[in-house]
Amino acid sequence: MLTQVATALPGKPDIALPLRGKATDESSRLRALGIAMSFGRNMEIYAEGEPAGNVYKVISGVVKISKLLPDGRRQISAFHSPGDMFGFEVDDRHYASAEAVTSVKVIVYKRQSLLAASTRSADLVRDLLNLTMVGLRHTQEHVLLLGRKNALERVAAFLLDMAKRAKGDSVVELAMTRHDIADYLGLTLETVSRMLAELMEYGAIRLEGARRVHLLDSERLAAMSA
Amino acid sequence: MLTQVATALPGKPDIALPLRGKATDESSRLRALGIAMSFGRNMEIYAEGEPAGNVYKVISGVVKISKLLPDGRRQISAFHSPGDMFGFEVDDRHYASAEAVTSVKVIVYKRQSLLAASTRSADLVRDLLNLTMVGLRHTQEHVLLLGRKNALERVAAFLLDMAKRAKGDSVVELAMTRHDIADYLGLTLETVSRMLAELMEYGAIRLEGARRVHLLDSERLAAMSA
DNA sequence: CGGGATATTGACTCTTATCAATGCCCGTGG
DNA sequence: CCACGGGCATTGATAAGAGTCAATATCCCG
Repeated sequence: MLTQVATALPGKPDIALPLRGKATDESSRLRALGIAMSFGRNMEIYAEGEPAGNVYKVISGVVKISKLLPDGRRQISAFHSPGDMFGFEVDDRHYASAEAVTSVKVIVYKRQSLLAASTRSADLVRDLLNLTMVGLRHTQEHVLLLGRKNALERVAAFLLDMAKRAKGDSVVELAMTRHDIADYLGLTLETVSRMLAELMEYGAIRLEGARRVHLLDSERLAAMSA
Repeated sequence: MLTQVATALPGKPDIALPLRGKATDESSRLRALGIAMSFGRNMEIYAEGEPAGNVYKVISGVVKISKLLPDGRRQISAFHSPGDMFGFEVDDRHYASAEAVTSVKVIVYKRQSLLAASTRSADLVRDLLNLTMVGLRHTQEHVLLLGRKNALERVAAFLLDMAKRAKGDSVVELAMTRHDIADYLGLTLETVSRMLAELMEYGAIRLEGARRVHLLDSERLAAMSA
């Protein structure tokens, strides 16, 4: 269904690149239906509560969607990889913020263009519906993880999920910090670190530097993840 | 948007009532576009993994959507009140199970009818999209609660949410047991009970029997919920 | 190659879970 | 109408899991 959206709304081929950061976000060039944009590591793509004028599709890199409590506690609800779309909202405000985990390329669509196009193309609406339902299912899976799984299970499930995105490759490059992982899994970074150590002791994984994880025994990992 | 769905797909007026429980679920009468059905307290409306042939709209009562881990841990992802729809899935299997918390009346739609109708009516697809996005937002709010809020905050937030559904009435009737609340909030029933006791001590609520809660100080409750 | 950010590890604390006993409410049947 | 019984809820004592605080260690990134 991502294909459909991309087909219905082909991004203009990478003109105006490289654009960096938020300032260019409101560029008049965005009047075009879809336009390529880049964001550096840790750059904000949009902020919580901001008018939701744009919808994004990841071309390369990883994006995190997060929400803050007043006292600074943070929950990351999703990491988005190439092919994923994000930023599409029920109303006209962004419910959460989006930041680049690595340097990121996206295609930006005008929300209005999407909405307008959707009155003409039933297929497009169906694509958006499908997209949203896939997001809903992923989020529900996350609810189960956060509500009922212990720290070890969460980390094991996270690694398997990351491996699945990497087309099942058993060597996973983690784009994000332990802190981000913790905020995604509802843990602290220390606990994430300890659980990784524990998974190593079990022989389920091997770390090669902090960011590269070999899944030695996916079977076992899967058994541990629930 | 629920109105739209109801308009596009008017349930046949309560024929074949009262029907009880799962056995009648597959009744040939369901060939009609929308049909009324009733379920008794604790009855299963559909099970996890079951073919997702139907979509439901709550007319009266409360429905819980839950998922089990292999060892029996349970997470309730949502409680549905009158007006809510549930059971619409990305693929053709139910991702979670649905059970009647109280006795429940629903209108049942054939998934195929919806899908077929949606190829004809762009409005209908848009309604389903909106519906799904509202569900997604609620679930994301829940992710924040489960990932980052403590027990007291969770219970306070839960009570406020229940009050909001009851059109903001400050007296809330809890349809569900402490156990269900706990499985929704990612806690144990004992902790839910203790947090309610604590909220009473703070003068934020008053319990009148276990199931009726007076919100004495919604301000305070809101401040506590984050 | 050096230094700041990131990660690991350890000691201890605190929140929530667990296990257990008791109490309460509500519906049912006498 | 009252008494009984069973689910449901409360409360207490203790344990366990994850958080917090703090001290290194390691890894990249320039």
